[in-house]
Amino acid sequence: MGQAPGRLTQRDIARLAGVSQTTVSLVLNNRGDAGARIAPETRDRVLRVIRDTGYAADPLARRMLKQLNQILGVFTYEPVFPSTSADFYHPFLRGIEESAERSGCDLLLFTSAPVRDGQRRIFHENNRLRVADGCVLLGREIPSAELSRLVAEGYPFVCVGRRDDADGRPVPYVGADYVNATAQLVDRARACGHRRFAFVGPGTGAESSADRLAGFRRAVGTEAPFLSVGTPDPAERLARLLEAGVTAVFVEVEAEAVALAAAAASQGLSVPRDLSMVTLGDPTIPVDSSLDFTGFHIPRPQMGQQAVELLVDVLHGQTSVTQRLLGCELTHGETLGPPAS
Amino acid sequence: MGQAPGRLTQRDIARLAGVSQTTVSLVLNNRGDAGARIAPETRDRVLRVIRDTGYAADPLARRMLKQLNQILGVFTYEPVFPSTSADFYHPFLRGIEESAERSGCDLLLFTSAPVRDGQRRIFHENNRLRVADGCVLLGREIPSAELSRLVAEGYPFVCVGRRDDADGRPVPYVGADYVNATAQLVDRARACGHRRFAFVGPGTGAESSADRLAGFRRAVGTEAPFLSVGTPDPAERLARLLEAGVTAVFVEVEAEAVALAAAAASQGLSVPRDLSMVTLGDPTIPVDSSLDFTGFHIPRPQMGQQAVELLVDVLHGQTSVTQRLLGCELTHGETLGPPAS
DNA sequence: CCCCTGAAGTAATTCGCATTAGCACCTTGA
DNA sequence: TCAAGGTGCTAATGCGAATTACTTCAGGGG
Repeated sequence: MGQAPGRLTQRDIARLAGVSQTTVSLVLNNRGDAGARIAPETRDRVLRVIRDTGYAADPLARRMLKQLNQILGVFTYEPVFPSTSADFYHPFLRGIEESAERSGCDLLLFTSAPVRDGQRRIFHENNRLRVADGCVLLGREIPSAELSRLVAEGYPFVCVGRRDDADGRPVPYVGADYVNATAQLVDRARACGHRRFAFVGPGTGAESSADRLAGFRRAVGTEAPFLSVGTPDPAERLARLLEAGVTAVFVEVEAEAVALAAAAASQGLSVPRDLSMVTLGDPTIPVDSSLDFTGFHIPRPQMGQQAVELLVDVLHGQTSVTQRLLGCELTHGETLGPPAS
Repeated sequence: MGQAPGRLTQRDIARLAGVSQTTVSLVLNNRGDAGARIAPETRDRVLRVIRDTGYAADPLARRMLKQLNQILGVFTYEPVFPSTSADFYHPFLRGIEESAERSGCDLLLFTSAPVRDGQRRIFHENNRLRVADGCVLLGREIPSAELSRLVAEGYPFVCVGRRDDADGRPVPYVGADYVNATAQLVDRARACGHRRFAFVGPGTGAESSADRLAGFRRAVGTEAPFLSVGTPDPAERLARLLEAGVTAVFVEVEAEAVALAAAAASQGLSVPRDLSMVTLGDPTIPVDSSLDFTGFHIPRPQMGQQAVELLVDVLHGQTSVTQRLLGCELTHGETLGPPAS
């Protein structure tokens, strides 16, 4: 199936034109210069038959010889189209699609990877990774065991988002520079007059979380309060912050920033007058808040785009640099201002 | 030179397992029954190597021999991820992805199709349709020339959305029954007491437009006013409707319904008291309106889902019925009420 | 002892195309 | 007259996997 019964081949054309298959191929590829030449007369006869029959070369057969299939895999740890994951994946995918289009590649979504515990796994019984020439990996957190195996197998891939080394070997990625972005925001807060800062968020686990905390630590020193999400109650969290004399709080997840701001408001405190707040990246979960948070912008489409570019380069053996960090643009919101005192 | 780094072949597997390439192929395809059998011991050894190396057959080579690859193509006439086309494509794709996951297929997005005049083309120099086992086609309007060619070539495909025959041969599709949905809405309006109806929209071009008008005509008879989009000014359109004594207007595109309602409001007319309005399908362009329109709901995810199911059936030769129409659920909005008089 | 059968596996071929090597037929020039 | 060189074309090969048509070996029956 798939194959039309009467599909034409170069042999058919050759027979019709009274030449060999080789000649047809040569005519088609205009290889007059390279060694073999074709008499104009013959060439015209062949072209004529080709035109009359509407023959077109089978792209598969062509590709077979070139050894690259122009298929790039895209692996996501969840289905991409449901609206629950849409806000997270789509900006990346937009860049990926655009870049694939530019380099003439098709994208293979690994929907065949079975979902287990709400997550897909790259490596499973009968994994089909190698169907693609290489693969772009997408996900907030990627199990390091899977990365190790990919690296060990020498499979060409690029992660979207910075990744720690796997077994001491570098993992190819295109990431965003959360360390610097966060540090810059701290500097800006300091320039505003703030002296006591706090970080709210996991700060560990995914590289993206660790990097934010690292940037924060680098800029403020190590003694600043660090509150993990362990304290789920925004009111209590707020109380602890104020108790510690914090005037500027850096929140990893926008949803938590919103909750904290709400808690502040309910106590008659105003942002940023009584407490400055900074979020560390665009929301991945849609959040409606009237507040325009100060923070930074993650260049998601660019990350996707460059991930594909990097992968293509790797596939062509055209690069040795396999890690790229993109800068984040700071956003001037309304939640950072001079401290009250 | 172009060799994908580390791409394994059956020869590699064979060498590692100490067998011939034939044996590897036989093991992979479970052809123990057909003539050649493999000792369990050998089979395990081969499977072991395959699992250890993560080998997967080259889809192109397999397709050359007319085999299936568990790869379903998805062709869209525009990129799918930009937010401009998101609202239109995503609901379909959600169903497609889900269904593909269930049947263990991967999805190949044909991003390699070059965009020309803001639209992709299926058939172009080097089209790679045949990389996939079959293909789901997505788009409001699909050039009939492309459909004809697909049918003529015997390529397995399924359209999302009803399509007219191509050169007298049926085009496989999973569509929505706009004819009935529209007709039912007319009936409901009649039950409310309305007697003079109008249809606003192109009513021609894409099958989806034609079907809506057809349903409208069937239910009201042929003499009802039909206003094409030729008159772009909502106020003028409104005037003509009222002049014709129309009390219930059926609008194909929600955005135009909104404009019309706004025009009515600005003249002090209220919907539905002075004019009832019905929209014919969920908005494809995001529209913000406080009105909850009466109309119907297009089962987009189900369409995508069933399109994949149908395609899989076709690929396995398990069906002869290649056209399905799904019903649309009517929505009880607030824009249809009894006429004023 | 030889033929037959079944089991287990392999060599050879195929798909459609690009490429390489080489063949047969001219001209030349000496 | 013959090697040298050019011209115009074709046979053969390979890409990776599936399939067909063998081969090889062991055991059993006559």
